[in-house]
Amino acid sequence: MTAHILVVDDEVSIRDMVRMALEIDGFIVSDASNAHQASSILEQNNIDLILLDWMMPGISGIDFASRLRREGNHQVGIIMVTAKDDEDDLVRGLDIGTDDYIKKPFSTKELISRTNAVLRRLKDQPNSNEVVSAGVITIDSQQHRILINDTEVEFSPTEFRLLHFLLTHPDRVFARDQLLDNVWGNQVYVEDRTVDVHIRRLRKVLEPHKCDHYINTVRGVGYQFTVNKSE
Amino acid sequence: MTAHILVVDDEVSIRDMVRMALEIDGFIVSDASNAHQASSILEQNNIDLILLDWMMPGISGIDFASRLRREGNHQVGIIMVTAKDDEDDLVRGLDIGTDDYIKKPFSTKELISRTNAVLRRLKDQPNSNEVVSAGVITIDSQQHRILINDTEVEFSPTEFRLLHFLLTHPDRVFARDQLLDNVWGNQVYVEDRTVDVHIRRLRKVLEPHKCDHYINTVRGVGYQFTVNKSE
DNA sequence: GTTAATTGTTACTTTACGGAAACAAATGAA
DNA sequence: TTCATTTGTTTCCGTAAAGTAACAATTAAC
Repeated sequence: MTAHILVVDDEVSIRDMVRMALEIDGFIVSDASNAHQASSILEQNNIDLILLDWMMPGISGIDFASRLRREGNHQVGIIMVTAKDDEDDLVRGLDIGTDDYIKKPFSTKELISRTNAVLRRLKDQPNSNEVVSAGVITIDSQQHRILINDTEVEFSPTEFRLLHFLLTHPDRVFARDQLLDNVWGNQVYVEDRTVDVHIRRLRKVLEPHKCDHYINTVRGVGYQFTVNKSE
Repeated sequence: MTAHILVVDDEVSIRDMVRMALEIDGFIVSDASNAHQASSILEQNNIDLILLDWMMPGISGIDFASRLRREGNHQVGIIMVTAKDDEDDLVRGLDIGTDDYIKKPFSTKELISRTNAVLRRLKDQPNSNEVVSAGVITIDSQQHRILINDTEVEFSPTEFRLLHFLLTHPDRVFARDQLLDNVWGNQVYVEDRTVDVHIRRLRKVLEPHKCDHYINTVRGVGYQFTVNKSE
């Protein structure tokens, strides 16, 4: 859930300022002073969004962005950061497939707002209004509702995410740390045993509706969601 | 009802100029530099009217407009903005179902005038019957009146827009920043918590009429409007 | 120009969710 | 059996998130 943002700017003061603003808002931030560094960070990390300065010595931001898109990288978000008087080039920048631009000087509030807006747009594309179901359970994530036998059942946020993940990945066994990565987010440090507790809570909610048996314990490995248990 | 207008143009200077003119006149404005961005904004917002540049790199305005209409989107208004005074192309533009066109260069007065004209025309159409209701609440946006149990109730402008948006998108959970995009407009930088305050104010007004329970809090996600809460 | 209304922000309070400890139960190996 | 390991379960409590009210800054109204 917490997005990883790469800040690319040749000016160290800008990098630091942007980094600080983003980190205060809970983002994970990496930075690079040139396109070359940026490339290597991109390869080694799962970057969600690049804040890319347009004016840089060597490979310019605009060239870097267009190269990324040409190479087929369309999943990463790109926000161009530009000085006032680059308007003409701005147009070029947006044409090559960047997601937004910010004009210097900008407020941290604008920075955060645009960053969130782009991230949201990127994230919402595929799986937003999905309705999934397995057995007697139906999950409407858009309405944030779970129906069991056509009756609405309440779940806490984590229970909701956990059940949603398991249900959308049926018959597969997940180790506790895999579940932590996928349901809690891979940057959160939590004890393995916490998964047990939440599995317990999930079962407790499912119990009155006679479908807690969908959740199987695979001893020594982890947990599994199956509709037809073949024990 | 405050109309939400999407400005699509590859030139940032045009976008900014048009945005400013529209915002001064009280419209909520979103913008996009290309057809792709425009699509994603359309999906996630309740856009009333698109100001669409004719000549754009990639998918041209005319292609975009005809695609929208082909896909069955007839409720959104489309005004084509063009530098060419090529009559043939204009005719084509109008044939595919756009509502009006403006030739560059244009005055802000002409822009506002045509925008309002198209919005008025759309409003008068039976398909956009601007009276919506849910439960005991009825909103007549043309008269800017809200009736609860056939009694008129006063709301502040923001409360009005917020309630209208929620009521016209029932059962769906919106994150705070989604509400900011849709009710405040995506270029306004306000704090997330501000949404809480306005939700509170909305509930306060609804309370004496026993329908504040229509507004649900979905912890960790956002807010939701439902007529029949099943708790 | 004065007043009132509206709106965004901040600060404080309240709530309830989630993490971990602690213990019980179950499972498997010797 | 006994022991060791894994999992189930309960309870406590810190804290993140939502509720709330008061304040300041705009804006509209008179």
